Amino acid sequence: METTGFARHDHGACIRDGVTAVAEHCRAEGLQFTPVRRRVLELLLEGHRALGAYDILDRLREEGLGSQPPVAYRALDFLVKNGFAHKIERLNAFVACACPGESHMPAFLICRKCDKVAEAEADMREGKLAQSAAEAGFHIERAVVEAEGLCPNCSGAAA
Amino acid sequence: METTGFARHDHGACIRDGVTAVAEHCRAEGLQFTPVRRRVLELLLEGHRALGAYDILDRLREEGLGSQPPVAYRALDFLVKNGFAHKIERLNAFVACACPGESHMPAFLICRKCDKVAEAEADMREGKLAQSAAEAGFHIERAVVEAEGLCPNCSGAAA
DNA sequence: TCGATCTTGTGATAATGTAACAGAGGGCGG
DNA sequence: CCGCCCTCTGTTACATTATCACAAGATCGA
Repeated sequence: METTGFARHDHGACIRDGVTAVAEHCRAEGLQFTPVRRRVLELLLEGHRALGAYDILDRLREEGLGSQPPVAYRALDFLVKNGFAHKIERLNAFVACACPGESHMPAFLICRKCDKVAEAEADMREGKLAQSAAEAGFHIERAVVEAEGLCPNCSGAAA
Repeated sequence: METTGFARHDHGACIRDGVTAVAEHCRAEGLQFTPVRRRVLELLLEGHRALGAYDILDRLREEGLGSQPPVAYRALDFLVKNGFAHKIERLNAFVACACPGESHMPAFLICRKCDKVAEAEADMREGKLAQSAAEAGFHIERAVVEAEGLCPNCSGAAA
């Protein structure tokens, strides 16, 4: 389980490591880690927060890296398709993946106060839901699991 | 667990009962079950499928019940807020609730072939995810759980 | 009946996401 | 080196999903 993101940590390293890991993965798999894609990943890593495609586009625009929606969406598609980022359906927004490259069924803990997002592992192919799905004859392939609530910092600070 | 919707059943009764249950609930709670709201609920009950807001709006328009987006969205908001319907985030679409009025943490099984949706119960406040959330100090209030795969009918018929 | 409140009608617009096509650049066989 | 193919980028236009604001109608209790 990867519930860092709420805990205090060396965030500079967090970004550097994230980018490095993805860069290596791309090299290993023959994927092109272009400037736009790198920059989008950095933006996503910046806050352990979900960013909307248009937030990202604004940043890219400021930096002269592209100005039209497809630029942002293509970079995001690339990152999502290759498991370097995830889409949070509930927010129509995106976060960097906590363990890039590993294929997994991610679950997310979203703080409704500070908007931080932590990633956890929740393989829905086991557990109670999977069991009743199996009983009904339903075969689960993918799952969106997004829990909303209060993170430790916010739940301490105020109700 | 309520995984009907995939199983064969008396669907006429299914709609009637759904509407009746909601009507009674509204009477009991002093909520107005207006024609638009009733019709939207019927449309949602019609197919155990998720319908987009604009699909619904089209039907309402044909029937002279309203022609602008807010009409559909307001009816849907009413149904969702009172637990008579749910939004499927992954599809930007809506389904009727399988057990109207009961407060619960619904999970959904979405068939990627026939688009049918079944509702199941998956209280995320227990189970492995809840446990690691608790360890991280995160308090889960609500959860979106949407599993995608093949329903029994489609998985039998073809891959 | 009056007023408070909830509901609906409507036009406008915001936010999110895609399609389609032209051009830039790089690798690679000729 | 040239031309071809492929991927990535730039840009216009558009599609889909969702909300705001305000006026008018319906409902209900005092």
